[in-house]
Amino acid sequence: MSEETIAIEDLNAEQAARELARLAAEIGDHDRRYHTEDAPVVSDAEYDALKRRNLAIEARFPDLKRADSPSDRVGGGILEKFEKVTHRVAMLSLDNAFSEEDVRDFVERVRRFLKLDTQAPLAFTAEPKIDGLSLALRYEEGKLVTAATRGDGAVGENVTANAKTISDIPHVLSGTVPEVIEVRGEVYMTKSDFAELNRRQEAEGKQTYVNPRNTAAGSLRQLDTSITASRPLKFFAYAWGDTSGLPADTQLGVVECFAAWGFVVNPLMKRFETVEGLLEQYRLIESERAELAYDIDGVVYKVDDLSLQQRLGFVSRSPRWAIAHKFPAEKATTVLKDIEIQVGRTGALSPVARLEPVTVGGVVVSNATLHNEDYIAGIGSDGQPIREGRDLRIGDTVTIYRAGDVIPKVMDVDLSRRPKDSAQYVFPETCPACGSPATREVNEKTGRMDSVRRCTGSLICPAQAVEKLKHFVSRNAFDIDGFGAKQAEAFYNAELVKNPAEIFTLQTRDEASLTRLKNRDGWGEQSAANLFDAIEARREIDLHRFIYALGIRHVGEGNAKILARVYHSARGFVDAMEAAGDHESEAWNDLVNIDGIGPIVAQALAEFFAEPHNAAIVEQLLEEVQPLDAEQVATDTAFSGKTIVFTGSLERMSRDEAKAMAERLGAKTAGSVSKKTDLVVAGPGAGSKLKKASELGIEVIDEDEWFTRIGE
DNA sequence: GGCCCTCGAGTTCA
DNA sequence: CTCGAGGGCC
Repeated sequence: MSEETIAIEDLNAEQAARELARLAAEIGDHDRRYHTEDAPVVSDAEYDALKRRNLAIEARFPDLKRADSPSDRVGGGILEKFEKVTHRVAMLSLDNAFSEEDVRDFVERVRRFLKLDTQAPLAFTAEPKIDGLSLALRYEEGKLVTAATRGDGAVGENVTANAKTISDIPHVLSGTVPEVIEVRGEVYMTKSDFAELNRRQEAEGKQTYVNPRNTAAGSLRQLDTSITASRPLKFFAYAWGDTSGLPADTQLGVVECFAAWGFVVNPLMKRFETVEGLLEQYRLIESERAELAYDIDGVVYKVDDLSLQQRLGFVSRSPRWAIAHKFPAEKATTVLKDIEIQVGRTGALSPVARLEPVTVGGVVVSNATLHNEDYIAGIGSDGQPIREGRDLRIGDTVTIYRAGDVIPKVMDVDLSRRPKDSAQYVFPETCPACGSPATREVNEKTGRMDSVRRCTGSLICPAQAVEKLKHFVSRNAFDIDGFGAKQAEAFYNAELVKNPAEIFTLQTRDEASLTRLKNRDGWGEQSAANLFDAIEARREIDLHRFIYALGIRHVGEGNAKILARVYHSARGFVDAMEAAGDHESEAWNDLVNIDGIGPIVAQALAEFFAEPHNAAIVEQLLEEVQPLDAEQVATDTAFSGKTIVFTGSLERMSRDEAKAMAERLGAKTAGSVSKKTDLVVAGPGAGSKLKKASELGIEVIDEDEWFTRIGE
């Protein structure tokens, strides 16, 4: 295309029109080869360059845009980002079974819950668990309106345009369908399509992909729909979410309807009346696993009768009526090259195994956690030997597996291949970063030694300082744009930011520091200005984020929110914590009486603020940032300043809601009844607290009375 | 004292 | 994601 590649600004209208026509034909040709013949003749980069040039010319000569412009073509849209979609029915995960015994237990649990005796009939479905990514397809009046990824189960991403490029996904359902139905299933890539894709990548000298699952996930999350369209994705339908009415009353029946509507359903899904039937199907699927066209990682069993499913309901995040029987985790053998000690934000010394890289479950693993020193020595957390006392040594040949198919773990050691000169690993008793003694605390409650060894140099340890800084800027804390973990470490090492307060004085620092900042690799005036803007934007911050960001031991997001709610303002919180250093004080008493805060957490807070260095940094921070007071609470209600205890099971609200409600009305909530308690709201099943309340002569009301009093 | 649940902390790879 | 610890409750 040598002579045609005239700079766009030099094109005249006639040349532009000619080139647009040429581009339309050429891009259309590539699309055809790519999508239908699966045999592209240009690289993705060249193809993208053509599309960009087409877009640029259209931008300069909008009137010349052709009716068949490639930029309008379906499968050619490029999105900025995916929109969020809130699932109307949460996409839950499944409980796992790892042995036949687990499966028998599961069936027993279901029977017990339904109060069925062992003879009563109870049917389950069994189907392979596809190793892909789940997708929810919402159809209204038979038309596909939204496709959403699972996300965190509650909120996913809208990938409708991409889902529409998958041929297994009907745009319109055939036959009689409910007005609204959300069909759920798994997007996957077959093993042979994956291999073919990699062959193509290799032929073009491009990077190859690691495994079909990740590739399928990556393909579905492309902002450029034409890329998704070019990938050979497939879909199995096997479940549902929100619906105006189901077409059948059994699991299998509904899935059969899916097939009738035009979905592809897995042929290995079957119905069984007995546990033995399920287990036989498991063994059958396992024996055929290698020959299947797609990757699977287990077999899913579900109660077939939907009315029983409904009765069974859910436990925390998974349905009580289904379980995933996982295949044994893939194992691999490799050499433990070294043991490195990392120092965490709280000073925890955690050993990490450096491994000879090895492929496990489709990914190359070169690091694995070793938990703590007892794990290396072969002692379990209960004091019992694991690996029958075989310890791990540098140079050992070890087996590793990926727990839950994600986190690699070192499982066992092959003693027959242990080098003769190997020595028992000696866990350091001083911090590798600062040299301070590293000790194991004794748990006062149980008298047992803590499983983690901690560096005691919290104030001088550079490793802890860096980790604290990373925590401070992390996503749920200050979340400063362009100041992530990597920058935190770099800025610390460059001595530009040594503690959180210094982030906010960066811009007003002396000339020399600013020059050093701007002269850093890849930095300049503009990047520095962007960073300063991002920092400015965070000078106002929610109080709970502020508390969480301090990185106090035992104070995570949950406890930070509790504290923010109780103390309202940063000043109030800090003053109370400093006063709580005295265990005789009212401040301490109030603190340990907060529902959710016990003596350990209270002690950690008091200790943090008793340390002058910490207190000083908090004060410096408060000069730089303005934590926003937590939700204003009323001071003029009947409950202002009162301490309320909720006990027993509450039926019209969750305990958290109840507490939030009381606190909005100006009350304090506590976990236990004392003579400071003003009111006890007791639901059914209240025990000792109710008794104590009557002993102390404290007023007790039930939930209904509570709602009456607050006027709802 | 023991059981159950939630929260915190640490970790891997694409 | 998983493990262990802390907290609440019986």
